[in-house]
Amino acid sequence: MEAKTLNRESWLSAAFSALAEGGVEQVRVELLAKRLKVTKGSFYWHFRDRMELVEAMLEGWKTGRIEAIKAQTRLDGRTPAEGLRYVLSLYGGSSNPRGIAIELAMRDWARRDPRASEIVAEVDRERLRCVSDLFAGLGLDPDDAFARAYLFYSFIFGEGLLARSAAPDRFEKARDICGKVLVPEGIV
Amino acid sequence: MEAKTLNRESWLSAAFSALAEGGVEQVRVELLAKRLKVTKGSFYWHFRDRMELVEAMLEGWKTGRIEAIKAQTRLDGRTPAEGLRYVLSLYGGSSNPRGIAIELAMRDWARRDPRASEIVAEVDRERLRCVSDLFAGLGLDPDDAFARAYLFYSFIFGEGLLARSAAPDRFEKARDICGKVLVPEGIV
DNA sequence: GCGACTCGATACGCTGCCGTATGGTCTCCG
DNA sequence: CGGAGACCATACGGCAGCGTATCGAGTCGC
Repeated sequence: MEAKTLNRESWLSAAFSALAEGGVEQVRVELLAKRLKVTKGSFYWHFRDRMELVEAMLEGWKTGRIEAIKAQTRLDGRTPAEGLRYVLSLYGGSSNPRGIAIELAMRDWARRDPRASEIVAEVDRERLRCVSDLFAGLGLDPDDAFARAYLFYSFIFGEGLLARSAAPDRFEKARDICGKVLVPEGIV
Repeated sequence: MEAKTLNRESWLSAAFSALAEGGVEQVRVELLAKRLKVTKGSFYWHFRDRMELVEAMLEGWKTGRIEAIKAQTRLDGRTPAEGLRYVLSLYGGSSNPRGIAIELAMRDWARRDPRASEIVAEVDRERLRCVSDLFAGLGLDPDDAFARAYLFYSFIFGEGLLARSAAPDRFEKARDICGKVLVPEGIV
């Protein structure tokens, strides 16, 4: 399992872990090197400089996310409502904490870096388009569908920002109720 | 207007600006000093070290936020629905970008710092309690009211995370529709 | 007008990080 | 076996940030 020699992917993986745990500021080559138990001599073999790693992260994240969202919203026999609930479950609660952490770190990064902002915008366009289509499949007109998608994703990301320790015991039930509000049973 | 001598508040204000623009990582004493056009000799007169500044930021933010949310949800003649729409307007769109930036930076900070996490949790408890009460005033039972408050704040914070440049022209209308979904006209 | 106090400047050492230069150790291939 | 190339270690210079120490310039009470 442990390859004896590192490659770009090893560094990228470590970089995303660092990103998830501490934000962009924490993806530093010497820290990653320590994490990978090598020296930065290795890093500068695989990458020209830190900037190149960061660019690779952005590109990799973009393509990966767009690919993922397309797969997740492709309803193979599911109804649109089931599809929406499925997507919601992917991010909801404590499933996939690493994914959520990366998502949030990415967005915090985008708030101050135009390059990251552009990448996140591209991903968001795709996201909103895909779940807009699902809501449209529920019978909503385009504007309402888009608004629902907007609400949907705002909730998903915002949920990761609300302090879970504020009232841990009540959150599960709240999430269930939110699910019903977000993807309604009976639509006008 | 310009006091000739700085005090703790001057440094705190600069620190919050730096926090809003670049996250906790950017509140560094030498950068703040440059911003305030003094040297760090001044800083270490007013604060023991960087940690003390950071602690003061957390405490100040907590009390300020709790005070604000109480004032904002105190409906003086307003109906609960109007109160909710008012709170929503305070964070919605492009009003008060600095406040939103601080809010988001604070939460990103909380994701990796237990101290900040605790502060944010306290504020969130108060927030959820206050707007839960407003929703309860709409006729919802406690669980539904809490869930609505949870959705309400998740949306508010999450909105700041969604890339506005993803589809700038459609967002205003979407926000309006979201408002109607979040604080419904007719409640069961 | 003279200490005491407030506030800030200057200068220093230390650490962590980036990037470079150079050398060493494998492996593969002929 | 021997050379080439892939991969990593070591060592260095440079910069930015933290914290300390020391000194200077105002200000206030008496």
